[in-house]
Amino acid sequence: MNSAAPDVLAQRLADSGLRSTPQRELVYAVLLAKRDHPTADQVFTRVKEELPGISLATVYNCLETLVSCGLVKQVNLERESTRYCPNLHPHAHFHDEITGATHDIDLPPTIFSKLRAVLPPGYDAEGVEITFRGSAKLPAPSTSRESRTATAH
Amino acid sequence: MNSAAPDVLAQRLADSGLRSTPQRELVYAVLLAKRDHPTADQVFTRVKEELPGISLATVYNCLETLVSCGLVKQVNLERESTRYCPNLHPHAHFHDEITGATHDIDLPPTIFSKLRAVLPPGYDAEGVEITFRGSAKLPAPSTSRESRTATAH
DNA sequence: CCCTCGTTTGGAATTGTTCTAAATTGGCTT
DNA sequence: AAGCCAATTTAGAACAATTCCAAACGAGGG
Repeated sequence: MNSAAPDVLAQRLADSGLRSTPQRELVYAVLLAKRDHPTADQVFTRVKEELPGISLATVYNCLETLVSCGLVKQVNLERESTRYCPNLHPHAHFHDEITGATHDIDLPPTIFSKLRAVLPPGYDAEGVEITFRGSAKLPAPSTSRESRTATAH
Repeated sequence: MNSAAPDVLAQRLADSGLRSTPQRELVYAVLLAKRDHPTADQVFTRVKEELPGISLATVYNCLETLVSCGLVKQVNLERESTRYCPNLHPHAHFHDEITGATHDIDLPPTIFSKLRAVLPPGYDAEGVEITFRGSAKLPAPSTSRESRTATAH
């Protein structure tokens, strides 16, 4: 489905003078495959299925590498494990406090300029994070055709 | 300066069936005195000056109590220590990535309804958090005493 | 081939926080 | 004032997430 992803990764790594390794590719593939904002430990579990010998330290290393390449973003809600998100489009997060799930919310581009406008003079924002908390009663989480996210590209 | 605060605290505690204690009062006073979003450890340091025998566990307990009373909010930026904020007005946070300081940003009330409007149907948000990241070149940190952290030791 | 350097690895170390069990405190009842 | 009960505090152990470290590995370049 996403045969281009590895190349994107290899390219980005090369740009940063880094090597493409099976571990890095797999970690990235796992993030792209299931965009549920997994923790490092969850990534570890998923990656082990394909590469049983991988170590948790390596997963942390790879995630850090992906973040520094700009391919993945860290998400911190509450004070719990950091979560990882390969969605590079501007978006907000909706944290469902009942299920614990985190959903991406697409945002109209105008919202960012509106938000920047509320900053007093002297404040120069490079980025904005928006996190909703509440509960989502979604019509039907159709596990089949991956309703959310991914689509927008 | 803020002689009403202890009463507010005592009232809130009573409402929750909790007692007012010197430790709780002091922790709350410390948060009100210097609103720089301190970590539990920083609160501990400040509180010890007046109550040297207090333990870190108690500071954590008191902070948790204040949060559950609704007098203080937890703030989590990055994955580092939780920070504590006694500002109950709706506001955003500006995280200065150069100094590490976090400033409160007042928000027009309309922004929240605008934000809720971007949520797809089925999503019911009880709260929204907005965090800016960037750098602030402030004319003069009007907080009078204390330019920032460090100085005291 | 062999050397070098980036990468991976397992385990130890750190950090921030919570848990636990015992000691203390403050009200109430008498 | 004495005693009692429950809330609170305390020190230290336990925990969870993450980082650090030093050794082993592996891929290219000379």
